[in-house]
Amino acid sequence: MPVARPELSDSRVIAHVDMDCFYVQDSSSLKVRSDVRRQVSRFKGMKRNDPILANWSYCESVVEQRKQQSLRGQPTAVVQYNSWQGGGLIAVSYEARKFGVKRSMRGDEAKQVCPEIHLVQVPVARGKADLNTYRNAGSEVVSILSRRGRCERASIDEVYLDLTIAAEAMLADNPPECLETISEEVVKSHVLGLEEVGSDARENVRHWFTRSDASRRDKLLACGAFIVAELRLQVLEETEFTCSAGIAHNKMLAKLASGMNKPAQQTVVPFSSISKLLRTLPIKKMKQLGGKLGTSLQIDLGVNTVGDLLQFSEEKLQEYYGVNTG
DNA sequence: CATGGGGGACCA
DNA sequence: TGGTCCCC
Repeated sequence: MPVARPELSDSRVIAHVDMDCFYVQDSSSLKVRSDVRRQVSRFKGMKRNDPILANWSYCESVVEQRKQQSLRGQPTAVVQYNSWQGGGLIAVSYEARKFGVKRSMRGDEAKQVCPEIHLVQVPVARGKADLNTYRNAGSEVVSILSRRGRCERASIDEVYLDLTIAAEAMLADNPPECLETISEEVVKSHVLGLEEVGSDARENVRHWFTRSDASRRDKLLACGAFIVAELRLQVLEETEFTCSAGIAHNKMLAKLASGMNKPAQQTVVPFSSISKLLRTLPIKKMKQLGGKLGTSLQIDLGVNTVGDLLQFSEEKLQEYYGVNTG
């Protein structure tokens, strides 16, 4: 059985970056570059619920919106194969979601729920839907994220980032508690386990990031969150795409966190919040357990949360599912 | 036919 | 290598 060296593996700083409704985002390219600059500078100082965000990023249909700026802020969906009932939706902007439009609806169905929806076609090559434009747009993002650490592409619109080295370097010569100013994007971070304390969320977050009595691993995560906030702004400036991110000590938690606050937000999972988070987490939410294995855990072992799963030893699970799966 | 289809991980 | 599972 492989045993990880705790001091090396337990305090890694891992980010999972997930593009917001990505396919939609590429269709509405801004016509004028200065428009981007203006929008970005507004974005930097913006409150989380600023209405302009609704026109900017709340859309998986964003690749398409970059190409066609007029689609920004419009209910938009990306469709593949329109010959049968209007084709299948593979991405739906947040504006369209408000009307009840859902992925895996047919185009015709979406039109009924939301008559003003803009449907954009996925390019076709050799009679098949061709996602290369979105894959290439994803590469633009990866090239930016790679500046601060090693990237692992998990899908067309998802990237894992190992920021351990960069976070350690920052902690060594520019620790958060010594920064005189903290960017808005960092203060907007969600920190798990901090939500329910006090009334002023942003002040709490600011305090969490700058407190000097933090554990080393908390400080590393804080540095990671700084770096991710910077990267997300660079992605917005250079590609016009928004994304959401999770920052944690491993991939599983980072992935879990990136989906907790969307779009255009980031979530940190401090070590101290992990056990509470997992205790009640439905097992099906965990990557790799969304399918038959997760169902088997529920039905055959009565395991419904990750906390339940902890009652089973590794050996016991291996009896049921084999050495590796167990 | 009616979510399409592809890609990655793991296994025998 | 082909089959199955899982995810996007």
